[in-house]
Amino acid sequence: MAESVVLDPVDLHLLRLLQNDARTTYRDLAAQVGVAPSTCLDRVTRLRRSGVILGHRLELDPAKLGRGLQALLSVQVRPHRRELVGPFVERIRALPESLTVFHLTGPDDYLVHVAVADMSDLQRLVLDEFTSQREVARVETRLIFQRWDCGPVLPPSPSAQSG
Amino acid sequence: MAESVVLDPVDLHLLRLLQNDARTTYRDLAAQVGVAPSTCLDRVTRLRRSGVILGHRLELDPAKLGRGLQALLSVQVRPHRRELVGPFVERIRALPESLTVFHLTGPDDYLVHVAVADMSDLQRLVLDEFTSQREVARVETRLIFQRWDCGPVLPPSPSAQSG
DNA sequence: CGTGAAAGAAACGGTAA
DNA sequence: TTACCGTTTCTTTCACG
Repeated sequence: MAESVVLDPVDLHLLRLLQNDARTTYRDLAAQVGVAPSTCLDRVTRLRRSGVILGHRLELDPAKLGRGLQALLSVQVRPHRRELVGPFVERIRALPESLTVFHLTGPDDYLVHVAVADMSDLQRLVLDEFTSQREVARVETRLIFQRWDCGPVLPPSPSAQSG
Repeated sequence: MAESVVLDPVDLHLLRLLQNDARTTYRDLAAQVGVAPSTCLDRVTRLRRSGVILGHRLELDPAKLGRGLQALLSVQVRPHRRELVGPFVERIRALPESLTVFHLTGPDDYLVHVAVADMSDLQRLVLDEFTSQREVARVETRLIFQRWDCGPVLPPSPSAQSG
């Protein structure tokens, strides 16, 4: 598990453009960044191999897929031991309703971001997949009014990159 | 803002494959789904135009970009009025540290997922961008041990799709 | 929905700074 | 070592059956 990677202005420019639309062609990238298309290919390939780029993912609209309601579930797993939390996380990750799972500090051990069809679907999910389980001590449900994805993750400062 | 879209097994298969790797070629998609490449193009184009596919995004590793620490900030904004929360959300979204912002039901109005360089960077962020603001009544910080992205968002059931 | 052809992009070598 | 150029290979895209 490596540390930060040194990124020059060309890399940053490419990452910024690709975060907006990962299907941008190397030809178009080259025109906007001011280098040759093959250079873009070289840079992007390097960024993928170095792990900066984890993958190209499709962003879907859960509402269009019949999941118009999203919620966050705060879950306490007790006792909080590896033998219990390992299978718990794997089971939750495998649910089609789960979008993201966080393991957190603080009294609530896990936060699960879910997308469901409606209220009754959410109720079913909470009752059948969470509170019915022996290791789940408490579940707190919060509905999501709205969600905003933020801009590209840019490096903290134009200086000081530790290799 | 439309409701769900009717998706047949071919659409679902394509979405499942593309969620794993959005760069899969139509030729490879065709081979795995069992239709012609041009049919895959037709289907994917339709899915993009109907809004099921919101975009092709790059998944980056924040740790490799010098942001090895992630946290969730629960924020109370008081008074919770449009004149205050609108600018608040826009300001938070514009921070380079912000990954996602949720507007929630419950006592904590907003949940902000952030990625920072280290503890002192997190402290600076909380103090300078959150608690120093007049409209921010309370901030609760929880660190993220680990984060899991879950599988594709699949439609709820093989029946009952309302168009 | 499939076929086939044309336009276009990606990938790979070589080459020069 | 890194960027650029030109060619080959593959993909995308479109018109048509």
